[in-house]
Amino acid sequence: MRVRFAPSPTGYLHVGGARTALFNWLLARKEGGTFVLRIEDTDQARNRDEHVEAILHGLSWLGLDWDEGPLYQSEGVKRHEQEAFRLLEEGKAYRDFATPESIRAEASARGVHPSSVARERAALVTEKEAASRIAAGKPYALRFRVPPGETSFTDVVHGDMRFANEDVDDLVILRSDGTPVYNLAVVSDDHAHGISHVIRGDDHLSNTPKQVLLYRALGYPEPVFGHVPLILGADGKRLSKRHGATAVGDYESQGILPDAMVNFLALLGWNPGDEREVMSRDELVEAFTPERILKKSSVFDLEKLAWLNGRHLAQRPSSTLLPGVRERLAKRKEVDAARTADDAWMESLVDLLKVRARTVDEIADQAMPYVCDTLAFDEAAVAKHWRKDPARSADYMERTAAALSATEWSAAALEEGLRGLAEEMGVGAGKLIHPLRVALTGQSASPGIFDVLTLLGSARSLARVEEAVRLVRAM
RNA sequence: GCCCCCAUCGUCUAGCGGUCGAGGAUAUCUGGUUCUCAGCCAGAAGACCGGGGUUCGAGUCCCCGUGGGGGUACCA
Repeated sequence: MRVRFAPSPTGYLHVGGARTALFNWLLARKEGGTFVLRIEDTDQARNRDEHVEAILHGLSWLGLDWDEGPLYQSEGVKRHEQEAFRLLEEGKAYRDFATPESIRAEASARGVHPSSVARERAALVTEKEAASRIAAGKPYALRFRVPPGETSFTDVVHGDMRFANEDVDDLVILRSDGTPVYNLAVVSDDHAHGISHVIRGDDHLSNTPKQVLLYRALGYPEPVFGHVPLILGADGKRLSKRHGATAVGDYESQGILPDAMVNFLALLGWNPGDEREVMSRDELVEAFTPERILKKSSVFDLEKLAWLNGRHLAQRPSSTLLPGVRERLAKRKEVDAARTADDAWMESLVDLLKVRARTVDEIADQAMPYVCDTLAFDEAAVAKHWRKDPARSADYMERTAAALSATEWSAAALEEGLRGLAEEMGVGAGKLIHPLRVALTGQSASPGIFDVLTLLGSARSLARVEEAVRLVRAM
């Protein structure tokens, strides 16, 4: 089995393209096949090197490694051209000296099919006339002569497809400037590259009968086709820029994990047939089967991606998350670089934060109170836990600090110390903990307070409480 | 205009004629657990686009309609 992903480099790697690539990749890995990457670069106007780079980067980030390529469609133009002329010699194509505009104009004026106009005009040109026009340097295009009848093929996702050939126009296969046109080029390339399964977007479904006809005219065996549905935005329209991030790279920068993105994309229009949702790459490969690809297009749901990413984040060893967290923290000037340098300390910090974050960006946000020397206070937290009763809050914090400084600085001992104090004072432990949390983190929500204390260490913790008491006393 | 594809909770989906008074996940809302948050546990609300057939029986099959999408290039 040989499959391919053949994007045209018109921009960044779009999530829809990424999913098409993923389905091909999953199929190849599942069946022990070969995944070929081919860049459809024959549209000179839109083709840009940086776009190719972006696509390769996106695929690499997702971990969709290709076995062959990148191949380029432009490498095959000589072959495309030869095949177009072969079809001419065999009478399966004809010369068209007319301009597309004049054919369209006549067709609409007479109310007939453009193909019949093109054929009539071509029939008017004798071989001798053609030869003299060619000698005179007159340009002509080559059109494929669509035979009568109907064309059918089996689609892995849609089942049996059947098209009336009269609805298929005589398509140009070679432009008057001598360059080949897409429909011929793909057929030629897919055959040349030995592609056995063409899995691509639904937007190619209507092109497929043309291509099937070309395969047959050229005498090439047809591959198996499979057309996967498109991805839509929240309003049900085809996913585009105005729906937000559509480039895979956007999710990379937001701190979505490649494994989560792959998991999410795989579940868009496909499911394993049981109720699993959080799946590893290996599980996806093992479970993947193209027959279970849905026919229906689906909406790209950011919320579910975020949830899935949170699940992957929580499962992931903190050490592997560290580079991403550090990279993000390094961009923030308030961060004390010395603190982020300590591997073991950073790992235990990430251990505490990853379970309550949905993206790597969020981990970085939540890490701020620990990696910065000056604390940013959340006004709502201050209002709730300090300002309501400043005198009591300050008193509680002072007594808490005194009790804690008298114990061994470990989570268990600190907890015992604090709870002992609460009992002695006849108040719930929460009464002591809430003002303390604001003092240590500036926030009303954080990891467990005893973990926060041990992570910050006694010196920093006690200094923060001392500072908090000073602030609260001044209220 | 013409051709083609598609249609189950807001969203992702299970369902391949009877076990569906439609299941799971997410999101939302309750309650419980915990020092807060996240999580976890328990619960609530929430869908078969419409109309005709076929059949003893239809979310499941057929037809029409409606809606959405794609194609119809000397773009890919």
